[in-house]
Amino acid sequence: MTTQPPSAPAEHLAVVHALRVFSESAEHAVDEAGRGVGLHRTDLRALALLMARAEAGEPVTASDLGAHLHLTRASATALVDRLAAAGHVRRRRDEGDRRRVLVEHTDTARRDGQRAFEPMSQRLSAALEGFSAAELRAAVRVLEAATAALTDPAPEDP
Amino acid sequence: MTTQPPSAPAEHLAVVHALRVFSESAEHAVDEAGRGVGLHRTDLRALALLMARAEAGEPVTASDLGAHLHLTRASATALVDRLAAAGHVRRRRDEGDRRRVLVEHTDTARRDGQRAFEPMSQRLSAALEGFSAAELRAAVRVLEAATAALTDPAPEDP
DNA sequence: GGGGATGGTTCGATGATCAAACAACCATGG
DNA sequence: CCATGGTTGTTTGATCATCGAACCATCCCC
Repeated sequence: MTTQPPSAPAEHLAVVHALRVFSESAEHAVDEAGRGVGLHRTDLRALALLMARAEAGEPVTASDLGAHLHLTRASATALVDRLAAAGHVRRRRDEGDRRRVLVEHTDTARRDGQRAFEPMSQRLSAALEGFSAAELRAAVRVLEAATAALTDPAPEDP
Repeated sequence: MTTQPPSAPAEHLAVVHALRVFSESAEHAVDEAGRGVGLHRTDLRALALLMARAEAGEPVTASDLGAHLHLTRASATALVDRLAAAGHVRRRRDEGDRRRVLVEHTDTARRDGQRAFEPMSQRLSAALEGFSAAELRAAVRVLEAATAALTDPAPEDP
């Protein structure tokens, strides 16, 4: 078969496989959920970030959005454009720094976002019913480790 | 339907959150990996499916591919077109049913696919080093449950 | 103040996807 | 043996998200 590194136990492979399969199904589920409210993956992720940040009281700028979604600033502008055109978002100039554009979601965004995400969250939550707290904690820790392993191994050092 | 308590336990929310964060980072990581060999997410997923099916001895038709990737047949044609143009894939007409087009991957596809996926798998595998077998098993079971919860929720028969 | 840096926008191009029309092909019934 | 209907794949025309580069506007610092 393939030349494997010294340590890649079958259990690791099982986890990696499960992660990949889940990732694909999640991607599709988000697409599907977005279709229901006429939004794409990118738009939904943008709304999710906006609402999360608003929850925390943190404002979000256009390129802030772009950075989180791995888009160029031009694409971020386009994204904000179409979210604004759809009435999901409002632009507001930062008073302190008038170059910056703060993006804030409207309440229709909150409604559509929840309508898209809630069924998913509920079905997920229901699927977790049978697991013990220890198992869930283990899953979270594994997921966090996996996420860390995937996220940018080459961060820009300031 | 199980009668759900109105609010899911905090541990469920933690898992759901971890799943969503992982999903996003995975999406980005695949994009990034594909960029290295000039392939998109869709292309990579197509190659993965082709190789998996070939491993199992199962042939893959064009619309078979499209169905699995949730594309229209037109998009499937375009996908095969560009994979063929890149030398990753070959078309072959089915002898028995000459309407069908069988798609088979070349060895450059196998090479590029592995080159794209292997670093990810290795980093993931490395990140799993510290976990016990029980934890990994729990993670797999949770992931499988989550995947099942997301994949087609409406298998309704007419 | 000037000169750079930073945040956004515009413009043109690329490319993935879709919907609809079309062509080739199989299966079945007269 | 031909007619009809259903399946598979391709073409065509349009839409739309993303990108790179050039371009403003504004801030910050010397």
